[in-house]
Amino acid sequence: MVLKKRVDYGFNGFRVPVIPKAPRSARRRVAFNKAVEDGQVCAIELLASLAGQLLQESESSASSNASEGNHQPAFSQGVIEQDIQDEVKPLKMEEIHQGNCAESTFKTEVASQKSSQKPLSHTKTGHVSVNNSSDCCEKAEADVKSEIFEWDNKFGNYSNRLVETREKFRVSTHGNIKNGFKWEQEAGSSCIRGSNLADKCSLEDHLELYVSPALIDSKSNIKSPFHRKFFPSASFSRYGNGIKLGFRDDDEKFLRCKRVCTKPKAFRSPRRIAHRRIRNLMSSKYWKTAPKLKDCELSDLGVPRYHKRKTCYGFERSQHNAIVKKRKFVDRVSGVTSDGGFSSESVSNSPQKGMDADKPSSSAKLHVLKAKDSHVKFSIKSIRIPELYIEVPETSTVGSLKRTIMEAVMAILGGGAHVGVLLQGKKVRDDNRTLVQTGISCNENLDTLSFMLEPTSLRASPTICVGDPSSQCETSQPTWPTETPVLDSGVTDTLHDSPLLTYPGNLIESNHEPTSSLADTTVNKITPDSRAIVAVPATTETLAVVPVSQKTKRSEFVQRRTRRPFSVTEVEALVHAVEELGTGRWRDVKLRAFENADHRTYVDLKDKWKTLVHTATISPQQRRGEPVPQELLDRVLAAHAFWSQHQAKQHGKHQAGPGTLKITEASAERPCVC
DNA sequence: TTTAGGG
DNA sequence: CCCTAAA
Repeated sequence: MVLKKRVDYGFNGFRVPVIPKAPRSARRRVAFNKAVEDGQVCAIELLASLAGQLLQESESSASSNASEGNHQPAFSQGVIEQDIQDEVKPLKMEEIHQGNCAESTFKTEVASQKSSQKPLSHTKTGHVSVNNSSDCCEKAEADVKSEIFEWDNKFGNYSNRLVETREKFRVSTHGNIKNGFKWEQEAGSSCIRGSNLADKCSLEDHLELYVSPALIDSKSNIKSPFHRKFFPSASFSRYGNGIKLGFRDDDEKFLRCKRVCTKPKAFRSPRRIAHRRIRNLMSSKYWKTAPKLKDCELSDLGVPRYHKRKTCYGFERSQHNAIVKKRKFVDRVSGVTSDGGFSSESVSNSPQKGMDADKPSSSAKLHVLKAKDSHVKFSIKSIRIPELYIEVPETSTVGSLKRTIMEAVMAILGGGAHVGVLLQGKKVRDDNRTLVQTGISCNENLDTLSFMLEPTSLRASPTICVGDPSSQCETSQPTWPTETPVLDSGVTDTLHDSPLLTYPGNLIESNHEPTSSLADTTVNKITPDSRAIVAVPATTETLAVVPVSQKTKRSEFVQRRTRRPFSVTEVEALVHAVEELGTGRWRDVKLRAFENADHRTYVDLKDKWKTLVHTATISPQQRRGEPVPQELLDRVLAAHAFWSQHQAKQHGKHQAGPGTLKITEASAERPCVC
């Protein structure tokens, strides 16, 4: 799926997943188990680190070989650097779980180039679908498709030759799949072998990495540098076809380090950030419990979507820390922009049937790092594809839906999209202004800075219609709803041309900011194949084509707040507060009854009261939404009548207000305070 | 910033 | 819910 990108390098595959054995001591074991459960002990992390190390070695080896006039596949340093820093290369997988089926797509593509004459170079992507792997199932078979990219000696380049293989795997569960299962390849030299929770107690007191033999240079001592640099307490030894990475029991500290995200010396890999990302894509938990996706869902694109730092492992924070840690010169990190951009999820003028993927929204989440050197560094965490319309038959498979979305996304990215810049909710239109002039370099503004994708063409065909495989509707270009022309007579300030449409499609432009070389490692490249793209949670709503008037043009991308209807409980609280405070003191009402409801402003309360009064006035048949108890509506009417004739604004009777009212006013209109 | 009202 | 004049 998936933003597949063929890489020019590869490796022979790490074997996943592997989990270190639980420590011996009970206390440590508890901590360990928890870490495992939380997905915080991730073999992938180790793998990635290892990969990073191997890469480094291959780099140096390649360069040294090159200097010897050897015609090596020349992993030019640049290539490797770039690719690795692209963060998504080394490992990735996705899974989808549906009923009794588990599907996994994995991709291993970590470069390693150790052997002299026959450089290894293939990327392996696989698709595993495990059927019938319900809890009670003992065994299941999995088909694996591999795409292998190989080095082509003829052309002196990676041929990108696609080799598809089908391999049989057997998945053995240990009674209950919750306890884990084991992958074993029936045939083939490149095994996938691993174990998970179920095995952790039976594992040796080490972590085993099965690495392709090609990764081990018979002459080169991989063990030593790797050992010292990354895994102080680890030891390497040959193990069958691979190498075995062992950890001593005292590595508990390593586990703990990872948990709190302190700086584990053992993991000060230069590829740290990339590895973090890898883990995001491929947590051990993810692997472990393929059929048991519960904490992490899949978003539309099949990318794991992590819930708010709950069980799903505070990856974001970790990564964040990693970034900050890596860059000592960074003296300030501004906050992450909230959901910038626009996502008018509440607007739904033309309901579409059974839509799954919508919530059209485009925004960028980013970190903006302000560095001493007057450079503004942007680390865009994700950028969403705005307003993607997809329509598929009910009978289409999830897989086809995913492919459809993928196609749409790729069409957008490939077909030319621009990056829009939003500052404080408003488009920054003038491309010629500097960041300073625009205020983007201003710390206060960074919080409100966001990016979004914008369509190149304003032409809009409403949906992507995808039929079943046989009858394909023409895959129309994904489109955005009609957007207000940017070119119309300029009510806008300092609008000379249509700078929004200045940049040609390449989204890399979004990182066009001047940066130091260091920043390059920070910035997520927003390339068409970037895995940073995050699908937006699906809702049942669809954004209709909303014409935007010229007058509102300037704020057309200001996100409307999500509609959050008042619950009966809230209404009750509101009524009660108004009964006591009156109708002219909404701030007080807010403070009294909605102090902790950040999403309810005093204006909201005022508005709600207004609608409540209206609701109470009309007949029950005309009312909509969640019905408000008549009793409450009666109180609304009573309070409204009382306070409107009582002039609530008169100060000086805050506390006495209700009481006074209770006794002195006409009892018929007295709001019921009980 | 809050209030008050129209949209 | 949004927008804004007015206080």
